[in-house]
Amino acid sequence: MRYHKIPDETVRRLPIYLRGLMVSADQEREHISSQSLASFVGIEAWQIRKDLSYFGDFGTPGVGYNIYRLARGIKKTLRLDVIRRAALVGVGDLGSALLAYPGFRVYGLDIVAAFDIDPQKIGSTVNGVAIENAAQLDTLRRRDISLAIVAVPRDAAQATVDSLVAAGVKGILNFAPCKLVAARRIKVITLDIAMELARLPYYMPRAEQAAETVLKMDDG
Amino acid sequence: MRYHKIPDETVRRLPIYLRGLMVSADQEREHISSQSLASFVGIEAWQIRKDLSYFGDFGTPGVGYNIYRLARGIKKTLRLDVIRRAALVGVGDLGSALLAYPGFRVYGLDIVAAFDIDPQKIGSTVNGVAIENAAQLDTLRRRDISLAIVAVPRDAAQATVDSLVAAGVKGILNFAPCKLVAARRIKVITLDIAMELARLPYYMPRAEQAAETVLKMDDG
DNA sequence: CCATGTGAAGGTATTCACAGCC
DNA sequence: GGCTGTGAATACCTTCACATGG
Repeated sequence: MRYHKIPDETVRRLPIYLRGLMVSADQEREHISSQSLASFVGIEAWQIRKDLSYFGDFGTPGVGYNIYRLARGIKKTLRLDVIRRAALVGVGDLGSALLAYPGFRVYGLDIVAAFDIDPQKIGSTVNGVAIENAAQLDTLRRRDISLAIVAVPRDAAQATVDSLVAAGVKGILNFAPCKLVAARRIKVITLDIAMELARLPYYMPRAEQAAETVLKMDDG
Repeated sequence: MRYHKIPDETVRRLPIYLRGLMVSADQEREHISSQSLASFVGIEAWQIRKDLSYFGDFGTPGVGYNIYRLARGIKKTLRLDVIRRAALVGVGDLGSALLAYPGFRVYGLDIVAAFDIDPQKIGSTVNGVAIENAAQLDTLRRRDISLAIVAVPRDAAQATVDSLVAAGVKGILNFAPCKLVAARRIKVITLDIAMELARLPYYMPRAEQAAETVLKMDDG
């Protein structure tokens, strides 16, 4: 399986395994079986083994996976083996929360710059990061920042992306609720929070009203 | 196709169409073709037609889709045709940002209650929503709130979910970076923001360092 | 004996191409 | 002529079962 392209769905699950391994690493044990990891992260054991088989022999039959070695392997595959510097554009409510969020560090991701257009915000510091004028986005290239988070209002999102791409950014995580266009070589992942909440009701059993209706029907 | 189960991937795309239709509705036109909607939301036209075919005949050949009627149809399918009341647990940086976020309204979702354990926060108001004591989560049932957003630290997430389920909540959007267990009938969607950012590097072309390495190899 | 890694089977989603309707 | 809705083909992903190796 070593020569096979890694399926997108596997790439989506790798960070989950990594997260699980990090937490497991705190325990004393040096190895972990696909079975243990499975119950910890909530994904079936055979799925984990299959996923890992796409890019390396990390396990030892009869023993399991060396936690440290596997974590390294996944990081390398995801290209998270170097510290990645990221920029944030848009320091509103969500942007500020992201600056304060400690979770990125786990993956070797570091928000080292923040931009906004509000003169009131420019110059101030949020969580140790100075807020710069969004007009200076073009400085990103020489600062070796190729990853960006877009947390600006929808109407400003496309222009922001254009500036980021011009500044040499190669990957963008977008929180604005709209489609963004960029050259094929640029990877854009859009994460619309409201949309995730919006698909919950579909999976929920019919609400109280429905139950009430059933009761009434029984009564009648 | 009307009798077929709607694929999960279709359910995931429906909110995108809905979002696109809402914005399109501002224009004068009454109808929209799968082609126009496709270029607007960034999904292929045949994919849209196929998705819509799973749950109704909304289009008119030669004309397109009536924007209003289609939006209604999608809302009904996603069970977003009634206003849904949601509760937020954990009013930290992210939680506060979510309270301020206007995007939920588009889908008929309304955060009407917020909870925290910090005495400093309890009693205060954020964006018009009073922050209550998290110990009072059990009041959700009689307040007709069956949707919840979990934005508490990882260590508190599972206990929060347990309380929510006990309080009659049927759907949970979780921002804590961990697996959560709940009865099968409860739908839990976990959204780990850092994880999304973490899979960006995989799709990015090799960084400057790599390019340099190649150059050196050429030199040697 | 235990746990991995993987062919093969089965299932689901994507993509195509076009018949049918306005 | 234009556009929808959908069977059929294709591609992709999941799931199983077991051969293989420590």
